[in-house]
Amino acid sequence: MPELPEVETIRHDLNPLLKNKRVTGLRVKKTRLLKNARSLFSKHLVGATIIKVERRAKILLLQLSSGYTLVIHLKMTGQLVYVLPEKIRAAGKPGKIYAGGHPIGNVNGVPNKFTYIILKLSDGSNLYFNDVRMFGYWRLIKQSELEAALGHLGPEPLLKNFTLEVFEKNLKRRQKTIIKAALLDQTVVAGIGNIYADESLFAAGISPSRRVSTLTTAERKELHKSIKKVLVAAVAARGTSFNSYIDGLGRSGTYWDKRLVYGRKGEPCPRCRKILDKIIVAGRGTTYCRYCQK
DNA sequence: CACTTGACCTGTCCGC
DNA sequence: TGCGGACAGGTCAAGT
Repeated sequence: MPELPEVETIRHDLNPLLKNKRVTGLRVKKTRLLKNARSLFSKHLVGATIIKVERRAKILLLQLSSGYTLVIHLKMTGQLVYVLPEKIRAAGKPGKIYAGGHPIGNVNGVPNKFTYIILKLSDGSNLYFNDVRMFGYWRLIKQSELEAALGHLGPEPLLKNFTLEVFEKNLKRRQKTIIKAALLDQTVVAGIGNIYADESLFAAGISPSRRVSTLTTAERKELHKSIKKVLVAAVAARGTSFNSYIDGLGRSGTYWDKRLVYGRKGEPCPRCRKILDKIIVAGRGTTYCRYCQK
């Protein structure tokens, strides 16, 4: 479930490691993860140099010298792990690593049985794409077509253009829907997923099942502030490791220990000490405090 | 048109 | 110990 903070951590780590390196080889074990013809990857990815690694919403963008951009979505369980040449030979058997008491997958010793794509780089290093559930994808898009391809996405919540005015304008389009669904809608604000939707709503003291139309001006303002606050803290903690998220070097994030409500059903609310509930909102598991989220 | 549900997948956990 | 079923939740297509 990599969301904005997790993908941003991967981007931050991978950019200096991949920058200016040439792709010398590509191994694909599950062709279905490629959203273009295999031949297009042979033509425009292999042999190209990676200019830089960027991020938009939850999507990684590897800008290539071939005039294409490699678009990678990790979806639920995708992992991108970079391994130095000297470590490739030394890689041991797969082993489980844990975060917050939860197993987060086999990562020591890539490639493992879930490694479906391997990118070989000019310095002998490898980039492994693992994805247990195979929801993730790689896609090549011409740079001239990239803007249009990503055009539907809403504002980046950590950039200056995510103003209160923009947030309110985008919420206006979704007056009838439930606020949690609006936060998960990537056209309203880009990069929020289930964890940070719950955390932001808790921080703002707003019930996840409220209709957007019922939010007061003060509540919209508080939510706008809370989204930024939660995401900034999560990026600083290098993301949340739950389920299968790991960063570009196979490490866990530490936001798991800092989260206030997500995954804490049955625990006391950090604010009022009453027990946190878990319900289904907009089809997603949602943890919240029914007493202090109004 | 706006919103909700189902499908895509597989590993893990829980109850019987 | 085994097994069926619920659950995880990003996104898009299909359904209401």
